[in-house]
This record gives sequence, C-alpha cells and structure tokens, in this order.
Amino acid sequence: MSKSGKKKYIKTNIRQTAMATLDSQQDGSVLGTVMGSRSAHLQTRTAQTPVPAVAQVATVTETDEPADSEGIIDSHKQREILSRRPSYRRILNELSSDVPGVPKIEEEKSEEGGRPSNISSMAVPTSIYQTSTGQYIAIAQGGAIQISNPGSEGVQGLQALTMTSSGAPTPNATIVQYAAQAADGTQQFFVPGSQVVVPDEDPELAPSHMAAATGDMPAYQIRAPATALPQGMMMAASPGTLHSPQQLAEEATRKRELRLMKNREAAKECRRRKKEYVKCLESRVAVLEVQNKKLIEELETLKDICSPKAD
DNA sequence: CTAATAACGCGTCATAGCAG
DNA sequence: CTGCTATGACGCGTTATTAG
Repeated sequence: MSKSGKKKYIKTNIRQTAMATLDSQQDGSVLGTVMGSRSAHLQTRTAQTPVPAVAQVATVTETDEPADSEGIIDSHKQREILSRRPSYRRILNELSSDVPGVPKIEEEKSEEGGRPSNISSMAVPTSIYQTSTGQYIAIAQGGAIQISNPGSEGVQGLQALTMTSSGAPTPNATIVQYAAQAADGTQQFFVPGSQVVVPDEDPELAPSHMAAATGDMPAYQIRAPATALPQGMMMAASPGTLHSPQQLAEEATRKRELRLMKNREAAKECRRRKKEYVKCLESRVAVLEVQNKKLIEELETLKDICSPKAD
C-alpha cells in the first residue's frame, strides 16, 4: 500500500474500528457499545462489567432483568449476578466435557509463568531477556546464549549464537553473533553483570578472525552499558540497594518494562486461546446442527409411524 | 490503478478475580 | 492487602479484497 493510501486509511480507521467492533458483536453479544475514545470506554466499563460474549449472553438470559430495575440492584448484587469472568480455557473444557469431539485446551504446565513456549526446551536458562525487536535471549548457566523468535513455533525460532571473549578487540567486550533470520540491524539487549549487548556498529570492532561477522551475520558486543538507558531496552538488574532517585526511576522503568513484556505475552496467549475457543465453538455448532437435523428427521419419521394418514 | 473497506494482529491500558 | 494473571477494549499498522 502506498504512503498516501496509508494516510487516508488512518483517517478512516477509527470509524472502521468501530464498525469492526460492531461486526464482531453481531453474533449475539450484548456487550456492544461502540466507543470512540478511551474515556467513554472507561465510563461504560464502570457501569457494565465486561464478560466474554458467550458468558454475557448466558448472564442476560438467566437474569432477564428489565432495564428499569437496574437502579435497584446494588453493586454487590450485580457482582453476584455477573459472577466471575470465566477464562476461555475453562469454558472450553466445560464444553468439551459435554462433547467428546471437542478437544480440550491443555492446561499450562511449566511454561505457565509467562514464559514463551518456544523457549521451553532450552537448557535451564538463568536469565531471559527480550530484545527491542521482540526476540528472546536466554542465557544459560554455562554462558550459552539462545535466541528465539516469539512468533515461531518450538525450536524453529532458536538461533545459533557464537561468542568469543578472549580475543575481543576491546577490553571487557564479548562479541556475540548469530544468524538472524530477519536481521534488521536494530538488535539491542542487556546481559547480567551490568553488561549490555549492542549491535557492532564499528566495523573495526568486528574481529577479522570471525569470518561469519561479515555478510548477513551481524556482530554484537557485550560491554559495560552507557550511563543512560537506550530506548527500548530493559535491564534485569538485581534490585539491590537503591539510593538515588535516578536508580529508583530506573527500577520503576525496569518494572514497567517487565510488566509490559509479561502482559504482551499474556495478550498473545489470550488471543490464541480465544481463537481456539471460537474454533471449537464453531465446530460445536456444526455438530449440533447435524444432531438437530437428525432429530428433526427422526421426529418426522415417528410422526409418520404414530399418526398414519386417514384416507 | 487507486482509494476505500474489511480483516487481522499487536501493544497497551484498565480491571476483575485469584492466590499468597 | 498486594501482586499477578487473564481478558475486554481501544488505537494503530499491515495486508487482502472490493468498488469506481
């Protein structure tokens, strides 16, 4: 798409998003309130507890309260009525207990702790970091580094890393290089010990004996970080004694980055579960439609048998 | 061919619900 | 009570499809 087209598209995007919201709610959900701004969204949220579409339909069906009586219901009662927001996994597992054909969503096991599943097969990493481009870097006990792409499945996302520290051209520097599948040249990440891995911008720093550093394989250095945190970086520093306001601010920034990263992964996982849930609902609909058709046919047959035509 | 629209995914924020 | 997780909602960007 051309640049100009993108600009015009952005102009219409708000309305489009609202329409998309409407579209997604035409399947029976009564949650539909199209908001143009976050403030409106918040107002609605305070008045209307969000519940997944299916659960909310069920809630409305069960309570079936007239709109006039809303003022009568106090917040406590509303809480009881709306009950707990169910997770897709639970809903699906409940569904699948009814229908054998519906597969269950597996309960998360060891990777439950917000850790990307595609690095679960690694050799017990001591630290996991995320680069500015979303890749994960795991540093194992022995110093081995593994990189995984969050979008890829299993070990496909793992990328080989080679490290040399003894022959580094600069003191306290370790060259890290890896064969990036889609190197965009903006990789930055920290490693423990107050060191930082940065793309090797200086061609002189790339050791000549590392032939792989040329071509498609970018070189990285682990070295002492600069005073200011580069944008998009997160550091897993040990929260020891914090004194200065700057350290406190850095700690807050680090916590925020960590929280955002976890939430990012949680959102991805949530979307994946939601898609799976919707797929299973669709397959269940198909099964029930077939069942319904069969029952109707059976009913017609029984009708014919029990009430022969009087002619 | 170009612009408009639809569909999808992502990151983020707010918040309900739960566990410790 | 506090921290964490899961999820709805929003805004944005990208890609595919459609209409003129």
